[in-house]
Amino acid sequence: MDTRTPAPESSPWLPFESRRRARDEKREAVLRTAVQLFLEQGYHRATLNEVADRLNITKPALYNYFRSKEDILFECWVMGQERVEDRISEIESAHENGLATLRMLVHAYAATMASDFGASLVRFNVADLSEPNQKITLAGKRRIDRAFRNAIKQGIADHSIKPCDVKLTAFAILGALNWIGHWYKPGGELSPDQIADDFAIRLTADIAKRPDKKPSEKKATKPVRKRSTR
Amino acid sequence: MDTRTPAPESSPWLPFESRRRARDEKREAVLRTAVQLFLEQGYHRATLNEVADRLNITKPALYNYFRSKEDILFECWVMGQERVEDRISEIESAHENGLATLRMLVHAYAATMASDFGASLVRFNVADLSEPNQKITLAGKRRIDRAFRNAIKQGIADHSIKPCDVKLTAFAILGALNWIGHWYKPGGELSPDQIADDFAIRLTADIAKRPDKKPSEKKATKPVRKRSTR
DNA sequence: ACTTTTTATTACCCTTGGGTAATATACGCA
DNA sequence: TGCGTATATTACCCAAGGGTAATAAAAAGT
Repeated sequence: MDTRTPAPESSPWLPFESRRRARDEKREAVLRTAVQLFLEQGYHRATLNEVADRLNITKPALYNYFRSKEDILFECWVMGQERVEDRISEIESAHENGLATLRMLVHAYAATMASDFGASLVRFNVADLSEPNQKITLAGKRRIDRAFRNAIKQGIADHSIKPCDVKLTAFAILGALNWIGHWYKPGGELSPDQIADDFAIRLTADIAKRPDKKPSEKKATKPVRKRSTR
Repeated sequence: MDTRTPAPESSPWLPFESRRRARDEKREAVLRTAVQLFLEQGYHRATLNEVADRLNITKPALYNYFRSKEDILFECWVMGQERVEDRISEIESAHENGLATLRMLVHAYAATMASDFGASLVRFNVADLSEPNQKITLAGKRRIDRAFRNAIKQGIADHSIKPCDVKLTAFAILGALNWIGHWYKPGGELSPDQIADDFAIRLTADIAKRPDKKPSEKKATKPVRKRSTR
């Protein structure tokens, strides 16, 4: 006999929802721990036992949430990819001119690279993924690449960006950005947002039609925030 | 039973070929094969059995030249590092002004990144090396970094380069360069030397005191060769 | 309270692949 | 032609670690 008042909030599928949420939270906790360990030690040197240890559980418990170690790796990558793609969508739907769009992309991507899941986009080895997952990651990388190239192309078309080789320009910019995932360590002199601000100008200075002021020499003046990251 | 793939022409163990070669040549042949395999499949997925197979020998034979798999990985890294440092020494001893030095550094480093041993500098995971070898690689990376930063500093001092944040500028340039090691595949539209030519200008355009012409838009006109790589 | 479902644990399996011991073969040299 | 050395092979060891089966504990449902 159910003695609870059947208030709208306590409808039969609400407990189910909250339980699902708890499960998702645990899933994400696993990913957060795993991505850190993978970044610290590399995917292969990191063991599932150690992931489990850090979560105060045991290895087989992980298999309630993931099918395999590779699955965990892939999901880490997905987390980073989703963040980036969400921001890209936002930025593109703002319909600014090419240069402004490019700078927002640089800013967003730079900030993401300074996070664990963001770094996982470039620090992990595609060869460690299953064949189908490799395809997915490759498609994702292409979408990011295309976003940058489109912004550059559009900028050339709308005359906010000087004519340039789109492909190489995108490579150069993305390279500088991806590298952040390798050198950034929390607690340095610059916050992710400061780095993002700087790079948004720095990496577009040479192709901008009306050259902006370059980032100040010694971060003396705070660069203009184009947009908050979150 | 014999699943050996046909040996590459470069293998000193080619059947019926003279096996009497200098020890160092064989050592290097191992490294060339290993670095390729490591780049293709990743260090951990690549097995010493497969390295040996490609050389038409068996795994234990490798231990005549190297103490361990990790040793091979490290020596691959050393090969790339030596090339870069040799070029840096040459360039620095030319005593040009800061901007010219920086451009030569960019050119040399870009070209190296488009080679197997060069790519190994950025594609391999430091965590896969022994503690002492990690120290060595770290020191090497620092020397490269310092070379770039010194060139920038000098350029600011001799007024060939605009005042800028030296550290972030170096990070941005090195990032774009390191990324080459990830996207460059032989047989593309651009040769390593063409890429190097382009990047030497592209990555320094925004900080050069007297801005050069940027690389042409569509590689329609062949970029001016600043200097041959070898 | 009793049952069912979810989540965790203990104990184990088993493949993979780096590394080694014993041994054979080729080579350089008298 | 035989000896010493360098180099290679065959056969094997074994630790590491991903993954699973059996089962216990906890939570949810009734």
